[in-house]
Amino acid sequence: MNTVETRVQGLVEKLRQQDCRITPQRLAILYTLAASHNHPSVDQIFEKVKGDFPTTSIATVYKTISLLKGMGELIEFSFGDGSNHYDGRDPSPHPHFICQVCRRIDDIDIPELAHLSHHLVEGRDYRINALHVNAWGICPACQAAAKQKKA
Amino acid sequence: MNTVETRVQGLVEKLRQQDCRITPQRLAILYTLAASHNHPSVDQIFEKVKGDFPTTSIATVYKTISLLKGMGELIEFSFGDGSNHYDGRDPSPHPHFICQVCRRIDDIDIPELAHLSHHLVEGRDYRINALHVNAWGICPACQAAAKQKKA
DNA sequence: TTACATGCAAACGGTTTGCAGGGGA
DNA sequence: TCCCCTGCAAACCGTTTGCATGTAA
Repeated sequence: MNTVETRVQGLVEKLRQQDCRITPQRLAILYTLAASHNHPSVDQIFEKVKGDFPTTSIATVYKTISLLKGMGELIEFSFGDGSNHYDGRDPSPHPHFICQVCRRIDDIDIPELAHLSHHLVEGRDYRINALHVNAWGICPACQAAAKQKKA
Repeated sequence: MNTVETRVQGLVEKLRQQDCRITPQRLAILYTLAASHNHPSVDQIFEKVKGDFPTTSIATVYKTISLLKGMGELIEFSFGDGSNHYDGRDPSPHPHFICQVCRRIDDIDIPELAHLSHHLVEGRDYRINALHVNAWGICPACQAAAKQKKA
């Protein structure tokens, strides 16, 4: 069983525990979320799901996303491009990189961050539950494109 | 000359350099931005400005905010509460704390972060221009309120 | 069989835009 | 005077909601 399948099964399990029904539309949304590495918007999820279920309505996608968000099974981002983006593959907060040119959103690894988070919670009046880190810049592909254009 | 006045003068200077006119409405918006420590939304800025200029329209606030954003003189946040928030007092990226209970947004100090940012830009394919850090949790006031309620 | 999910369409709210009139420089 | 800015209102767009119908369990 691959990673996607495992994640979908886990989500199905949790939905069942909440007495939620597993409809074909919901299953398609779960698969899309579990397989997406590009932090899709609701509209992008909707377009993907429509491929399998052409009658799916965007309201259903919103409702399912909202349900999963309430269960803590996905994280929501607002990157200021007008729509929210979601990560249902890994719902724990982790650092992201946003390309200022092509707007792609990648996971990035910042090993020092775990250490930093640990330090942060100590000796503060604020209780810190989660640290959201977003790095803005230019991705390798857009850097290469810029270099080629210049030459 | 205090800090607010200094920041307003700086903004006026920069607007003049761009051949922008200094209208009373714009000046009121600049003062509100320079004096606000609570990362206001457009609507909150609008309400404040209306105190001095009751005829001001919210479209003017949006247009001025957009102008300043394009000049790099304020930073925009999306915290998922439906509206954007702005910091025109200090437009350089700095860590924020968002209270999950009362939604207040405070600047917080994370000394280790400067060190981290410096490390991040080295040895990566991604070019990182800015690091946005948002800590989510519960502010001192809401912690105290929760404790009192429990007792 | 029955309560929950779907899908349509209308409503909602923050933001943007077009345009006629007003006011800085 | 000239052109930019203002303010009104309509448009826009992502998201939410109400409700009749459909369907998983």
